[in-house]
Formats: sequence, C-alpha cells, structure tokens
Amino acid sequence: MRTLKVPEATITRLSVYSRYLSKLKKQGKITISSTDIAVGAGVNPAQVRKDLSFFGEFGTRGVGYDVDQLNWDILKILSLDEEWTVALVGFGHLGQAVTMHRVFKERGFNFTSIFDNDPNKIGTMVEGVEILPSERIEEVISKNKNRIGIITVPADAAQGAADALVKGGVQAILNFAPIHLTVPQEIELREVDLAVNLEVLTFHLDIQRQGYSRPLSFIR
Amino acid sequence: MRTLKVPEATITRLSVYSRYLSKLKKQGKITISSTDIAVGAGVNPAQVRKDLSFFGEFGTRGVGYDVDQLNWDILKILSLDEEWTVALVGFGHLGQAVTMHRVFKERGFNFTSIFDNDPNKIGTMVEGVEILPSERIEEVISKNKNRIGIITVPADAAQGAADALVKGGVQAILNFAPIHLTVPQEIELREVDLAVNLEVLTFHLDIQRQGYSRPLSFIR
DNA sequence: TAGATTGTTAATCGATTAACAATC
DNA sequence: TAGATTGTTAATCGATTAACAATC
Repeated sequence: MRTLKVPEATITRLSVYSRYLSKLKKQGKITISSTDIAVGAGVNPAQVRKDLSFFGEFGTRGVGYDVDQLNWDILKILSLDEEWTVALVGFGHLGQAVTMHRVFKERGFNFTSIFDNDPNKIGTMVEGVEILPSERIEEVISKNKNRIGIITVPADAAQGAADALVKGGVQAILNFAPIHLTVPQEIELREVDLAVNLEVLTFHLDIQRQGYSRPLSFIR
Repeated sequence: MRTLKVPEATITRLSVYSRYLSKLKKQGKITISSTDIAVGAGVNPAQVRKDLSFFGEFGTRGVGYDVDQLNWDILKILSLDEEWTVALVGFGHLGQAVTMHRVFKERGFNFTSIFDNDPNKIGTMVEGVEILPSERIEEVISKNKNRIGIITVPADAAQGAADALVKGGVQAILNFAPIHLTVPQEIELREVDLAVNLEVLTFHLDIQRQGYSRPLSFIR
C-alpha cells in the first residue's frame, strides 16, 4: 500500500477541478493544460500538477490532459464513482437548500433520510422521502445505512443531532450549525460556518480604519 | 501604522472564538483561559494566544481573559461594532436560508437589497425589503450603499451577478455558487463551496479502499 | 511565596511555488 | 527538430505548536 501525505486542501481543489472539467466537457473541450485548469479554479498551475501528482500521472507531456479522462480519474479519487446516500437533520431553510441543491444531485448524492421536529413537517414527503422526527435518527440511519450525515439544525440542537447520527452509525458528518461539535476520533467531521465567512469580509473591509495591513499572501 | 501579517485562518478563528464567548457570557461565565477557548473552538491553546497576539494583549497572566471584554475586543477587530448592510442576489432556497439565518441577525447583518428573477417573487416583501429583478442590481446597490454582496444564484448566473454587484460598488462578495468567480483585484472575494465540503468526506471515507493514508495533520 | 496562565520566541511542520529535466 | 507541457524536485513561504520567561 502506498503511503501518501495528501493535504486536505488538495482534496478540496480536486473537487473544484473536477467540476470545472465537467463544465468544459459540456462545452466540447477535449484537452486542457494545467494552466487552463488553474485559471478555471483560481489557483497556481504548479498547484494543479502537484495536487494530481499525489495520485499518479494523468497527463501527457507536451499535450496536456484529456478533459473527460481526467474528470473520471478525479471522481474515482474522490470516491464519487459510487452512489452515496446521505442523512439530513434539520429541514429548515438551510436543510431545504441543501437537499434541493442542484450540485448535490449532479454529483450523485442521494438524501434517503430526512429529520425535523416541526410537527407540520413530520410525515411530509420530500422527493419520495418521509420527514421523520429526530428521535428516530438512530433507528432510521442504521436501517438506511447512511454513512454521511448533514446537520442543518440551530446551534443548540447540533450536538444532539451529531450524537444521534454517530449512534446510528454514520462515519462522516458535515456540520452547518454555527458551533464546534465534538465527535469520536474515528468520525470524519467537517464544519462549514456561514457567519465566519461573512465576518472575514467585514474584517478586510475595515482594515484601513484599524491600521492592520494585509499579508502578501492575501494579495491575489 | 502597525504593519501586521495576519493569517486569513486567524480571522476565521477569531470569529469562532467570539461566538463561543457570546455563548459563555449567556451562561454567566466571567473569565476563561486560552485552554478553555481552545476546547470550545476545537483548536490548540497556543493557537488562541497567538491569534490574539496579532492585535494586542487581552488577558491577564495567571488569570485568563474576561469573557465579555475579550468578546467586545474581537468584535471590534472584526469590525462588527458597526452595522453592516448586505445585498443578496438569488432568493432561492439557499438565499432564503441565508437571509433567515439566525446567526446573521445575531451578528448585526442587515439585508437591505434582495434580488431574484422569478416573476412570482419579484415585488414580494421579505421582512420589509422588496425583492427586485437582477437588472436593477447596479442601481439599487449603489443607492443602498451596500458594501457586501452575497451570491446565491445557480452557477451559470453567478459571474453575471458578481459583475453587477461590482458595478454597483460593493467592496466584498461572498459567493455560494459552485463556480470560481473572477472579480477585480480590489474586491474581497470569498467562496464557500457546499459540494466540495461533502466530497472531502467521501474521499476520506473510502480512503482504505484506495490505499491512500491520511497525513498526520488530519488526525485529531 | 506557589500556582496559574499569558504573551512571545523559536522550532517544527506543512503547503505553495519556481524551476527544470523529461518527454510528447 | 522545435515547441509545448507535464511531473517532480528543491526552495520558499507561511502557519502551527512547544516551550518558557514574564507576571498576576
């Protein structure tokens, strides 16, 4: 077994490259250079080649990469050559946004378990899936064999949702609630914080007022 | 003027610390150590102290930090001591999720311009704000003096939305569309990619199958 | 004074990028 | 062969963390 040290950032970029390649394919493009991928993804060309080099050789020197082939290779690396069934806890606005999000469908994610505690929502069908109360998370998740859980509940309910998901047997959690969750070591946890991203902007906008200069690395 | 090299990651963590401090304050906690902040934010204690050190000295040796004071100090650093008015383009599920999101209200963000091209939505009021067609972005943004724009339209409409926001005079853009946008250098751009975050999880879950080992830095 | 905890330096660690040989 | 572009090494750059003096 090869042992590689793949940076987390490499994985996120591979996902971006792949989506850009899908788009290029629709446009009928056959081959592409690392420079062009870099432009599409907003990164350095050397970065693109380095990222790919963790997983093998995918291009042809002097020529570039085959758009379709490279896309498939990356999808394979990301394990997107299989179908994934996902559980979602919290069918509020954010939960609805996630389940309906075009990009998740396009990339083969299937929401097979949906939970919410609103009595008006429980029992409702969402694209063939019944909304269930969160007390049934453990039971239903393990029945449906969901390996990934997405949390879109308010902050104060998020840890409870995570605990239930873990009990039900998920191996990975994507948390959108604005709170840091504690999960067992072996569970993959990824936290996406909407407010933080907005607050990084406010920091930068008033940077002159406060007299902090930006590091060179911020300059695009 | 002091010249500091503040890592982008420091800013995101400050935002997380601040939210955790708000929570602690509600719980009646008066002082806190860097170790406890670190636990709440899921980072290293040295990291917390280092992050703060870019901006000054906020604690008392041997004692710790005053919860409320530190929170205000961080809010000041992030420029959250002022009100921010925000423009949103795309009032689909994701746009609704963002405007309704509790955390944005709590942190003082005010959506004063909302755009969507759905004829059924145009003219509708959302908490006192009328939904307008996106051809009016430039005009309305500059009238409302929005400095920040949030993009929650589908990928193929995102660049157009960004261009209009820039023409209207926004200084920062938060992009949720799954595509890399091109904006003038002086515009702060932050891209939050929902699909990417899910695909990082699928990569990790099938890592054994493929035989890639995870770097030590991944181990929590 | 003893114990606790900050603020900061220096070491470590990791990620990005430039450069270039390999090769189509 | 000349031009183009990859794959990879080595250098650079930046971020994290350990350690400890300062000090409450």
